[in-house]
Amino acid sequence: MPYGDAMNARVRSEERRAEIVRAALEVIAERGYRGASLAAVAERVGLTQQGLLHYFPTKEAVLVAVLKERDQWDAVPATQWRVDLLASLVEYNAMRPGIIQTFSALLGESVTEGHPARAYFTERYRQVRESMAAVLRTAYGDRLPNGLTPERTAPLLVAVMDGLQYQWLLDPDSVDMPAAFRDFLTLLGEEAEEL
Amino acid sequence: MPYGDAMNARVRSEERRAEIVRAALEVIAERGYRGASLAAVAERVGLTQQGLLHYFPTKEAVLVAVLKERDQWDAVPATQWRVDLLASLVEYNAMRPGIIQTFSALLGESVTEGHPARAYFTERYRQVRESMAAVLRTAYGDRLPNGLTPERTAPLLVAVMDGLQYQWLLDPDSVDMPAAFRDFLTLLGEEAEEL
DNA sequence: ATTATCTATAGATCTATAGATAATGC
DNA sequence: ATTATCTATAGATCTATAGATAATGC
Repeated sequence: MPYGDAMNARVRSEERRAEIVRAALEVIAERGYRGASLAAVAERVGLTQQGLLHYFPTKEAVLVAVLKERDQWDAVPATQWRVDLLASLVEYNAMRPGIIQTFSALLGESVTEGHPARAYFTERYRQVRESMAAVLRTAYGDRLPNGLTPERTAPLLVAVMDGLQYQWLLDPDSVDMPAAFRDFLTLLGEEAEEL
Repeated sequence: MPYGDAMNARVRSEERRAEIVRAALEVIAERGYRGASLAAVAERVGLTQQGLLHYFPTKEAVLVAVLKERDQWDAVPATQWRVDLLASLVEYNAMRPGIIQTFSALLGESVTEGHPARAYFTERYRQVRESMAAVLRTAYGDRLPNGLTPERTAPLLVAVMDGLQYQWLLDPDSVDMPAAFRDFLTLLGEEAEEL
């Protein structure tokens, strides 16, 4: 009995769900969540809109799965982060415009009223600020070279990452996102080298 | 003949258009552009959806008017900006969550494909980066205290403003946007005072 | 005459439900 | 039996056009 036959229904169903989430990521990048239709997502995985609803009961359930997937990526424990890895993260992001576009579009929408991702992002940013403060504390102690505390610097760090993403998505040729982010890290207190 | 009678049709029509633009600002803040229906905007000014279309031929025309209005506010000539005024601007913004929400939602949507505000934001950010570089040059000369050039600092400055807005809109109690922005200005090279 | 506004309506969508049919797995 | 998928369809919207009616301004 070949391996393929041994693959049971549960596994196949989960693969289908994963395909749908991947397709949703793409469609959201192109049209946002409100603009993304289930039919467009379904088409990408070769299903009808009603067929897709067999795997997720509502449109919002698809979004929840998308956000859950996002949390998987951040699975690197906050305690293992180091400041020098942040530059690599931004560099990595610069190679994945699609995914960055998805979450930049979602973040923008999420500030509107009753948006189903609003609570997610609110909570997420709270956690990210906290993690970043911890990372900065590990690197610099209770004060950065410029005198700011890690807690006060963290929101700036997060803001720069997000803000640069928008500028870069809109005009990748004009904005060197990784270089700009390294400049910011320099501002935080690293030695300036060949500026 | 009282003044009211002297108000001619052109003026009244322009006032109506301004009302519509104001209502559109609100509805976009609540639902984004794609989520904003002409009917919802019309209702706010006491018109039917079809009545509104007498003043603007299409939904996109309303958006264009909204973006044009935004340009009016920035009417302060770039050459008159100074670094210390930026902190006041952010403080002022913190008192107008509605308008900030409108444009944060629009910026987020604008990175999606074929969004009618995309070109506007691309061009706007290019100009804003340029203005900010000029402002920084006026304040610091060709190098900031930390060694960066104004041109390399400008995208960071803009990113911090935008990024802080998202964090603040999502969780105003956790993010003191004006204070955080002042912290950033401190990083840029001002003397640290009672940190 | 022109302007403002309305009713009616076409034509597209969109989400979600109901229920049928085919395929898969104990 | 359960799972996967489809067709049919209800019920809401949404934008935009057509054309009527009332009010305003030379």
